[in-house]
Amino acid sequence: MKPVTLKEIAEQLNISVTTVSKALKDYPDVSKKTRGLVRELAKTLNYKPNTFAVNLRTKESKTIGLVIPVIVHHFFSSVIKGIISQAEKKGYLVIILQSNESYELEKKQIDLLLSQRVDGIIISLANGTADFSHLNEVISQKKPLVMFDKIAKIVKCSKVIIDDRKAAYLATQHLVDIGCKRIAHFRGALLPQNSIDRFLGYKKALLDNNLPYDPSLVYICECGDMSFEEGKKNAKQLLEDHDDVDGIFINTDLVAIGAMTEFNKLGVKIPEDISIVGFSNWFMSSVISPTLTTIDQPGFKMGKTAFKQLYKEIKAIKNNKPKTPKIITLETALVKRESTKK
Amino acid sequence: MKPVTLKEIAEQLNISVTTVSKALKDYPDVSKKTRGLVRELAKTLNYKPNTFAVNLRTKESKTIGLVIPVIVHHFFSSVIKGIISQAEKKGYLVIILQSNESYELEKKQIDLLLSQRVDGIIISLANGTADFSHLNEVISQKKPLVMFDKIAKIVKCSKVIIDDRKAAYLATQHLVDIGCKRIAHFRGALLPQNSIDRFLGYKKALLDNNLPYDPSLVYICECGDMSFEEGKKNAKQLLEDHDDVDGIFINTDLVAIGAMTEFNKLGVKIPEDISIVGFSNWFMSSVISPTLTTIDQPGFKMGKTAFKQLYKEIKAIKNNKPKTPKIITLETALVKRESTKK
DNA sequence: CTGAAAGCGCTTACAG
DNA sequence: CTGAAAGCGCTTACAG
Repeated sequence: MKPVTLKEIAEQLNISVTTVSKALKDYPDVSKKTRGLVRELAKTLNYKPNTFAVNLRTKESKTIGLVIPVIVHHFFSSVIKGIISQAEKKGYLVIILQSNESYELEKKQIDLLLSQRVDGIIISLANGTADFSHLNEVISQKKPLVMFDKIAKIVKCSKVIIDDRKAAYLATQHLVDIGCKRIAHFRGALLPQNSIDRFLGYKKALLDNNLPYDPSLVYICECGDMSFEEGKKNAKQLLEDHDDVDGIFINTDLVAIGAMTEFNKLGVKIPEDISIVGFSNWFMSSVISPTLTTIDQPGFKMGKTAFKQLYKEIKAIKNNKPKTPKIITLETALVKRESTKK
Repeated sequence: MKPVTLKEIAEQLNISVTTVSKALKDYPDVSKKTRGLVRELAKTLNYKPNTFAVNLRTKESKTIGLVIPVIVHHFFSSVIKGIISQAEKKGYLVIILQSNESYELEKKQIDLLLSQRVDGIIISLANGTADFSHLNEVISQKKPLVMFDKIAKIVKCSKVIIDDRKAAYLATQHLVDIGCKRIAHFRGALLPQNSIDRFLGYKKALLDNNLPYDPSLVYICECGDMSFEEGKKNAKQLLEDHDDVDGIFINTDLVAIGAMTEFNKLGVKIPEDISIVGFSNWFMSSVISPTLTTIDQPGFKMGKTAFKQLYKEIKAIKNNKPKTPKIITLETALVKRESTKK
């Protein structure tokens, strides 16, 4: 059973393809009667325009691409949901690709999306990404590009972020406020801007409170698929290296939960011995025990906002209006829970 | 900067579009020299075939659609990852849509995918879906359709599932084995096959062990976005209704975790007072305390398997070979943890 | 109000 | 080995 085409409708009604097309698209220059007939027949035949042909003509695909480091991840899946829900409202479809924190893969995915001729791309960078030519390629093709969460300052495109530095400062300040004197930090990978910013916020909070900054208290996690294990490993290492740490600010909730699990196993009491603050407010953090103090990062809203911005730029380009990159910063909040209750 | 076309390459080399097309596609009837020239120029111009045009000609989109009830969900996001990873290997892109457990939305999403002319569709049904005309529409268009997890027995298409009945039986038997005498069940919504099967497995295990089946011990959860809250609510209700329950088999981990949270709050000890078995083995279940005994459901593998089956059918249709619906049942396992330690 | 015609960028059967 | 031509199914500027 072949799909119905405009031609078939035209033949059955003995009118031209042109008129059928116009009737279905509510052009004003079609008689009411004709329009009625066309629409009725289209309905009974269950006509659906061939998107390939439409796209070829209009040079629009009504499809956008999304590249993210990992999918099985509370924050990122929330973002996906936000993007899809907003895209749906505007009649856009979303193709999702995973970079797996690899620069090579990310580059390949961008390439794929470009050759697929999506109308725009939303991306959160892989940890390994230090070269941005693939992104500049997108921009030079005049395709809207929006980054979120893991961004590159240097790339000239719109960004949806949080103030990582401020949030990390807040988290660390909270540890100081409850009396911690030796505060460690489990940071993210070296390249991503957000893990740099969180580290800087941590450091500044220490200095502002006249606490010495000690590099040996900073541990690194790649925060990929192995987050939980990295948290455990770092926690163990920390105990071997230091016996006076009383607080830790951790880059991601999942790593924090790994650390808590290890501390639990080793008999370190939270928050009595060590207080912990995570980052992202994964759902899990509210149900483990002790519940985890963390920074709430609005994933769903971030997704929605990213799509809205992308949509604006798609429209702007279509109307030949200039588009200037916009940096949108969403609010975060410290969620106090048991892991820092003193 | 407009994208490069075959025509431009042809003009620059003073040959025909036909030859360029053939050269790029490794047709044997092009001279080595010409092929070399074409490939080189295509590379320097960064030529990328216009997929719209290619699709229009070949009637293939190399794109598949995926409809799932919810995205922010450990099991489903694992499935997504499985599908995407496998699709990538075969050069397919995945468009993801969410049904939000609503039949109306699901129908609309299927419609969208059909008019997008995807090469095939993978779906896990919404709880509300009792009418299957939208799915039969897919089948009657000779589009491959693969269901997973939440399936409808009545629809004639391939399915990737687990043996829910057996798994539920195993879970309940485990509760019996550790000495539970009054075992409640928090089941899923009424329509989905998997929640029916899990219920039947629970019931059969009771009867096989000479324990009476008491309908007042069965509570319902819709298992949508509110799973956690439903778990809490049901747990509370259960305590009000009964004072002799010593075990619960719960349809989904997230609901189980809600129940555990409520029991915790109300001073009911797990597993001393009530033992609990969940379903799905969400990551979370291994880190909460007590850790949750559950049924491991292989999401990633399910996704991979579903795509593989879909791909086979896409190929079969392309080659005009008959395709017979296949039911693939994946293995599950009981993961014993603290919530049933006696 | 209606329609003939051009064209989007490709693929492929066919002729030479 | 090369290329002219038809055609995939639409949209739209233009003529009447």
